[in-house]
Order: sequence, then C-alpha cells, then structure tokens
Amino acid sequence: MKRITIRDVAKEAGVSVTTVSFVMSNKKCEEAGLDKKYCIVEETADRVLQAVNKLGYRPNLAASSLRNGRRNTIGVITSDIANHFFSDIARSIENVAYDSGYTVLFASSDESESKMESIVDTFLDNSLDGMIIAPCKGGGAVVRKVIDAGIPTVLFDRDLPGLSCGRVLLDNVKAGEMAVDLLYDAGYRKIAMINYSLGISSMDDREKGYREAMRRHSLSGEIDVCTTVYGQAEQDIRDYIIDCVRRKVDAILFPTNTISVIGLEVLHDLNIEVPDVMAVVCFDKNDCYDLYSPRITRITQSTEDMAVESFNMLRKIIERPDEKYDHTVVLQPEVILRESTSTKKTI
Amino acid sequence: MKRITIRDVAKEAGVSVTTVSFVMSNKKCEEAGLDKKYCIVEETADRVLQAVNKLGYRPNLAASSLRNGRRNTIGVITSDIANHFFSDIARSIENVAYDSGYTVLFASSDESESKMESIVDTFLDNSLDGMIIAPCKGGGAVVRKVIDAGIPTVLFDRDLPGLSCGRVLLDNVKAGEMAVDLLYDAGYRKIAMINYSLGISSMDDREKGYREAMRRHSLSGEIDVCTTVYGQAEQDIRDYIIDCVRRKVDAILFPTNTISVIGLEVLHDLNIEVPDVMAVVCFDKNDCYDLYSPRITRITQSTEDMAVESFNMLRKIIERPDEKYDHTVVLQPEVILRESTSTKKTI
DNA sequence: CTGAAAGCGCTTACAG
DNA sequence: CTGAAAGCGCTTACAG
Repeated sequence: MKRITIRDVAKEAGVSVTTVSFVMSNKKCEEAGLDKKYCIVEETADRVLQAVNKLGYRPNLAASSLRNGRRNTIGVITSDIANHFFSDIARSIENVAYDSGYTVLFASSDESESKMESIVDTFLDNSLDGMIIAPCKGGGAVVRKVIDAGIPTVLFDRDLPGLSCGRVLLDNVKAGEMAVDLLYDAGYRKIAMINYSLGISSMDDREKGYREAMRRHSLSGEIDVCTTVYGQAEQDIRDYIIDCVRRKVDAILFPTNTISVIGLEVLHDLNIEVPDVMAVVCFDKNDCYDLYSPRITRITQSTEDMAVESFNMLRKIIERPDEKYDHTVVLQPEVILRESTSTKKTI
Repeated sequence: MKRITIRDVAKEAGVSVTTVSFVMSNKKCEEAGLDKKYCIVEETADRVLQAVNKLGYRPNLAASSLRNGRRNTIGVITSDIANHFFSDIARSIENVAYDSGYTVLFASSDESESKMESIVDTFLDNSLDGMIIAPCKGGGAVVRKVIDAGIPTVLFDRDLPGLSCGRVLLDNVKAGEMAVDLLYDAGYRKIAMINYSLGISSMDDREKGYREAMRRHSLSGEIDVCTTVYGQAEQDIRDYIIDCVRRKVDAILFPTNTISVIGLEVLHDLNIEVPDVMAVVCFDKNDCYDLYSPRITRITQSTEDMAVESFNMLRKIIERPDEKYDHTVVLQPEVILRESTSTKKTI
C-alpha cells in the first residue's frame, strides 16, 4: 500500500506536477472563497481533479509544510483542559478552527511556568501557524519567546503586560464589582471573598473589582479576603467559611469555577443555610449552580465569544504577518440572578 | 531571524550533518531509555551538543517527519471534548502522551459519522502515528479506513465489531447490573431507566445489564425503559419522569453524565423527593453528584485508567508495526453509595 | 567511527 | 497557460 503522491496524479492526468500543484491550491482557494491565483484552463483542471479522485490523492502535509512554512495548525495552551471553563473554550475553538481548515493542538500548563515552557518548545518544534494562550504567572518570558520566534499569538482570559500580541479578555474588574453590587442591592453588607493567589490577572482583577465596589459602598471596613493555593484549597476554604460564620459575615464570593465547587461543597457539608446564613455569588459556569438548593447566583462570561474572538484575532494576525498587532478585545460579564442572593431577611 | 538548521550546527562543530543527526537521535534514545544505535565517540558528541546549545538548535519536525514517516503525534477523537467524561480522558491522555514525547491532536465528532470522517481525513493528512477513538454509531467504515491506512488504532469507551485494533472498554453490562442490584438491595422494585438511542455499545450494554439484572430478580414485568435523542432529551426526560411518578415507579437510572444532569434538573424543578418518591442512580462523574440534596449514588469508572491503558496500548501497537493487534482491556466499574438510594421507607 | 549523497513530497520562482 | 528544476531540512543506506 504505497502512498500516492503528486507525481502519480501528474502521470495519470498527463500533466506536470506543477500543474497538479496549481490545481490543488486553486481548489483550496475556492473552498476558502478566495481568488484563484494561477489560472489553469478548465479542461486541464478537470482532468487533474478526475485523476485526484480516481487515485484518492491527498497531499502530504508534512511535505508542503516543509516547503512553504505553513502547517494549518494552531496550538492552544490552557492551564487545564479538564477544567470546564477551558474545555468549553477548547471545544468552541475546535469548532471554528476546523471550519476554517485548521487543526488544533491542545496542552495544559497546570499554572506552571516550566511546564508552559516545555509545551511552547514542543509547539515551536511543530512550526505551528499561531498560538492561543492563557498564560500562567511568570509566563511573560515564555510568551515573549513565542512572539520573538515570529509566531502570531493571542492571549486570552489572562493578561500579561508589555507583550506585543493580541488579547481577548473579560472585564474582570467589572465582574467583581457586579458581584458586590448585586449583593449590596439585596441588603448584604458583610461581604467576603476567597481567592487563589496565583498571580493571574483575571483573579487579581476580580478581587480589585470587589475591593473597589466595597469602597464605593463605603464598606472599606468590611473588606475581607482570604487567599489560598491549589492543593490546599479544600482545607483553607473550610476553615475560612467556618470563621466567616462565626464573624457573622453574611455573603461570600467564589471567583472561579473550581473555588465555587469546593465552596459549595463546604457550605453543603456544614449545613450552612444559603442565603439566610450566608448569601453566595459564584463565577463562570457549572452544572451545579442550578442544581444546588437554592440555585446559585453567578457572574458568567461567554466562553464561545471568547473562543471565537480569539481565533478570529489570531487569523487576522496570521494573514498579515508583517503588521505589528497589539489590540485587545474586552468582553462583558453577565449576571444570572438566582435564590442564593435573595433579599436579605431582617431578623 | 533565520531558522537555524542541522547544517549550521555541523559547521559550528566542524563535523558532517550525518554526525549531528546521529548525535541528536542518540540523545532521544537516551531520554527514552533505549539503547544507542549509532556510536559516536564521546568527544565528538560533546562538541556537537555544545554547538547545539550555543546555537539553540531544534530539529525541524516537518522535515524529519517527511523523511522517516514518524510525527510523534497522535490523534484523539471523542464525541465532545466539552463533555466532562471526555475532557477528563483528554487530560489524562495529554499527560501520559507528553511525558512520552508525543503531541496530541483532539477533535469532536458530535456523534456524527460524516463529522468523524472529516476528522479522520484531516488526521490522515497529518500522517499521525496513531489514533485513539471513541467511535460514533456507524463509524465502522471510517475506523476501518484508518486501520487500512496502516495507522495504529485503539477504540475506547465504545466497541465496534469486526475491526482489527486495540480496545479499552468498561464492563458496561456489569455497570448496568450493579445499579439495579444496589437498588434491589435497598428495597426498590419498580426500577426505570432512561437512555439515549444512539446505537453506542456502552449505552446499549448498560441497558442490557439493567434488563438482565431485572430478569435475574424476577422483575421482568417491571422493565421500563424510555429512550431519547440529543436535542430532545430535556422534554422527553421531563415527560417520562412525570409519567414515572404517576405510575409509582420508585427508582430511576440515568446511564450517563449528560442524562444525569438533565434528569436531576427535572427532579429538582418538579420538587420530587429523592429517594422517598424516587430513588436515583447516576453514572460517571460530575461535580453535582455530591452537591445535590441528597447526595447521588453513582456507578463510576476511572477515566485515568481508561486514558492510560489506551495510550499504552497504542504505543505498543506503534512499536510493533508488523504484528496484528487485536486485544481488549476491560475495566471494572465502581459503586459510590450515597443517600439517593437509601433503604426504601415502607409507608 | 564518520562523511558524501540521495531522496522524502511538496511549492514556486523562472522560462517559454 | 504549463513545465523543468531547485530546494525546504532532515535521515539513512552506503562507503570508507
């Protein structure tokens, strides 16, 4: 079972390999809705296409990539593809990328700079056409390496300063403010927050929004933030929540998916009544939010918008390789109001 | 910023490109713990390695792939990478694959044969070293195409008959039986099941297990299965559950992740008391299961085992290209008992 | 133990 | 409009 090559097609159609190559790339242009570049007379083209079909010819991508540098493959780096937020993003990127004829390589950094670097090295070896990256803390040097290698790059979800690349971010400061505002409107004043200390802009910004909104409502004195890290979150969150109840904190913010699930587990396990003893605002999306009793109020973002914007931006950069690109798209968070933040009962 | 090639390294080290190539592949062998193949004297090798480091040389994978046919990349096809079950699997495959120096391409078939075919074509164009596939209904011809192209293949999660490839499957019949048995032991007799009619072996086998266990307990008369399809599941499940309550069915099986979430939503929404009015057994893993009130009994499988077994099997096939490989690994399901199946109250 | 050289399958200036 | 030919960056028989 020998691989059939462009040479076989040429022989079959009675033309040169050049002609076959031209016909093939014209076909691609048509599919992509672009102008034809080389004009082959209809009749010749038909003959070639017939031979292609007859032999079942498919161009060897490794060869064409070696020749023209393009691979039609992009790389996506998240911190963990098993995290619902990132798997939703991955899925949406996959959809739009495959529709545009791109193949996608995924990898997870686990918020580790060294892991991110080894992924980037692998991706660089594969001469990808571009990368979409949710950078971890300290990932600046690694991302710079990608950009310096001339690889079109889009950062998403988290920002990193001083890099010349595309960015698609949520307005996380506003997301944090929205959470406080809706709690304030419902009558809650002693509002606490538990956050990862990961050095990630999205987390930091949500906390910033929380602090700003608290100040705006003249609740600076009530600002109450506990930070934790991966691997220790369960214990920290449990201890903190117990302490919050003792201190009569009446509402709490869980600023991510993963913190939310742990936080809700703790509240459930400790039999803490929501919202009577403690109101709750979560972030992002999770099947649990509407299955919890009561249902959970949350601040969400559209993973699809983020994915589509990121991919489209990347394509734009890929298509204009010589222009410097340094734009940012900022997406808006949304509130989904449920019973976990019902108007505070005055006892 | 010119790409630095093997030629540059050769010049820098004052040796031939052959020597550089040998040194590089020896390095790879050492990393993989294999024997050296070509012996280059230590001193020469050192000189080469020094040049490699100095210039920051990294081999062009497209070129080496064109030459030797290996890409060190595998493809993984699931039905939906955003589904928790598959994103967990994906993550575990990623881990073990990157550790072994493989890069992973992911794609989602959405249970569509034509989509699966177009993914396979793309993967074939990329001359991957192997594929790990959860085939959709009717995917037999497509998988056969992969196998016939000489690509090492492992099926996981779902079986497809008559194909000569590796398989890693759960004992799904047993999983279905376990669910019925534990309900039976807790005193439930009128046990219903709602299932996708997707023509997927894992679903079919769980139903088969359910039916067999019902028969074994002399409950053939109570067998009660409703089937649904994607897109219509919410409505079907709601109607069916309402009808089940009316008919005094006292327990229900949700044989997948996605059915479970919808089913629990309906039960929650309709305020149906679990387990007093209806006991519930779910399958697989979900954050919700322990957050629901009451917590949910489920039959689980280890996604990590499935991922690791699949990858290791694939590697084995890749490494012995001429042997016919046709083995199956069967994994065992596990029960996690919670309050959604507490002993039935006699009223 | 090391080198000169062919060739993997394409693409693309260059000629005609 | 079409063809002959160079070359992308490797690997690997073959020689020595």
